Amino acid sequence: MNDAQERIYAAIAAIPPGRVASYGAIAARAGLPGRARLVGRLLGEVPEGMTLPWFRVLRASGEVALPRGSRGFREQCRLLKAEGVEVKNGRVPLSRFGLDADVDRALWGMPGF
DNA sequence: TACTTGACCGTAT
DNA sequence: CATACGGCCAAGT
Repeated sequence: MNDAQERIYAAIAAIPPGRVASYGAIAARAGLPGRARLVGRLLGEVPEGMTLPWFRVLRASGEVALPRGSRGFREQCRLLKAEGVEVKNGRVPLSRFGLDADVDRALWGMPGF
């Protein structure tokens, strides 16, 4: 297991419950900007026995990356909803559940949003 | 070695 | 909203 791999898994493990992050954000947090694809690839080969909140990782658009109707897709939606994340039509509003949603709202958010 | 794939992204049109 | 394009790059053929 190489360094990049460990850092990415660590970044994913650090996503707080009830929040979500995009592949690109994870890559950036792992010190690997521009390498979103690597994140996606690694999620497909998570070591046996390792538990990871993989379901908290979404596309930059807020959509679930897995194919609609697949088992993984349903499972991801279920797990997210189970911890209070709003998933509508396979999509999550990053403006409210994204990692930096709080900061954004504090700095630029308008009252009532 | 060469070419293709893919749980991706940001910008532009 | 949808297409296109270039960037990214480990694995698989």
